[in-house]
Amino acid sequence: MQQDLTSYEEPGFTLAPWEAPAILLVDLDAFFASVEQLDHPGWRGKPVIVGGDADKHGVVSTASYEARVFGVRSAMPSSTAKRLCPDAIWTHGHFDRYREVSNAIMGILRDETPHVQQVSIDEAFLDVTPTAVNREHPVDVARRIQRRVEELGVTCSIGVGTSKTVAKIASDMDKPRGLTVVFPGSERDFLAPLPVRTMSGIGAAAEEKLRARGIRTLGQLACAGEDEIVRLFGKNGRVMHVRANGGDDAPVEADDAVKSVSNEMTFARDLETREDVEAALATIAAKVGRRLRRKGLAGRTLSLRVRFSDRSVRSVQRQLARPSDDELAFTPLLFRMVEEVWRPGTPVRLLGVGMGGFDEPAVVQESLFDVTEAAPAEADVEPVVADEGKRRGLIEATDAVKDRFGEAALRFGRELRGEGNTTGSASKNPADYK
DNA sequence: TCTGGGGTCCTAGGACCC
DNA sequence: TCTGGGGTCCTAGGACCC
Repeated sequence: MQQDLTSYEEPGFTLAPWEAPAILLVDLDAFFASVEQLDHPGWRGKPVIVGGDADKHGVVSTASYEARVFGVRSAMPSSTAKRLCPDAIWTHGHFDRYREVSNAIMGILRDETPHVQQVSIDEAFLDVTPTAVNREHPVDVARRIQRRVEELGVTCSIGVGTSKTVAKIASDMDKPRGLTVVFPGSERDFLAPLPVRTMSGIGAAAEEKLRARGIRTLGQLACAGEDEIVRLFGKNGRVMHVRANGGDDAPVEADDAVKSVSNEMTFARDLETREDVEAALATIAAKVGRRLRRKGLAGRTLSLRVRFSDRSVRSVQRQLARPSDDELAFTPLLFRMVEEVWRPGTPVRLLGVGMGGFDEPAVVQESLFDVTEAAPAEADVEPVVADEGKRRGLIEATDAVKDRFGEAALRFGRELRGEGNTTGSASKNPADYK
């Protein structure tokens, strides 16, 4: 069943027919770093690292293959990466640019088939199952996609299989510019020797649970009793067991709407005072509010995350009386929420603010700011400015300035100061929050 | 100087309603 | 006065992904 593809380019080569579902996973190679090398010709062939600062708890987002030679990996602390590869070229990244290149590539994929499920900025599943009208072999489609992507100046690796699980794992087996094909019928043999962790959905915790029961490979997982796996992992256990047996039949489906919008900030130095914490919360809330408005979303579920210096996490979530996209309205509530999980003096390493619950149509902006009708007593969103229309105008004017001159151009005073207080270190060193 | 930032989904318990 | 079960919403925490 397995076919050797090494003579693919030679005339007379014929692919074994593909009479089964065909799923492709297209994964852009070292994507962020590749875009940087595309945009900076002088960086090509050199170790390039996209990531945070080593002295600010930063981690590596993406390392070019030249940097990986030194052992640098994604998610590695930047301080470690710096030690492994001191001469690497560092950048914090240019995300608008990555989005632009990604959109161009996703356009190519959607030109190949409408059945595209974008998983992330640099990954997508395609369903290219041969049909009566289009008999083209999946491997030929994959080859053409690789050529077309390379015309844009970056490369991709592709896995071809009869399911998402197999395609995803295959795409990872040969990088960069790899093409790994798992022909129909060979799924179980392909999966059996692989460590359980290889499979999407099995992380550190599940790996450990399985290891404790002597299960280390997908073959062992496939042979284990389904009841035992379900007992261990609940609903998810059934899915895991089926997938390990090569039986994944999840369809490729275009992803739907965004469900939440959030921003987090890790601080170079832990925050301890109420002034600093509130100033940081206001800054983060402003980012969230601005992104909500840009997307035309207003949410009812406000959440707050606090990470302490020992990495423990507390979170608080509240339902708003009505959907909001306005940080001036929900920031005071965040100040109250943070008091529930934090006492001034306890060092705070990270703060995060999120908004979800977009079920209700986001377009009804007028009623959102109409507070002349008495708000219910338990309403969580309090007006900050008496005249709601004025406040809306202020927010829109501010967004417009930020659009023209960038995020840092303008901030409401208390984002940087903490309410009514000018002595916090936050006001002296706003760069800490960048 | 050991661990980011953006997400999704699941679980379990409690409140509340019928 | 004591009692059950289902459904739904909400909350906190955590696993997992890229």
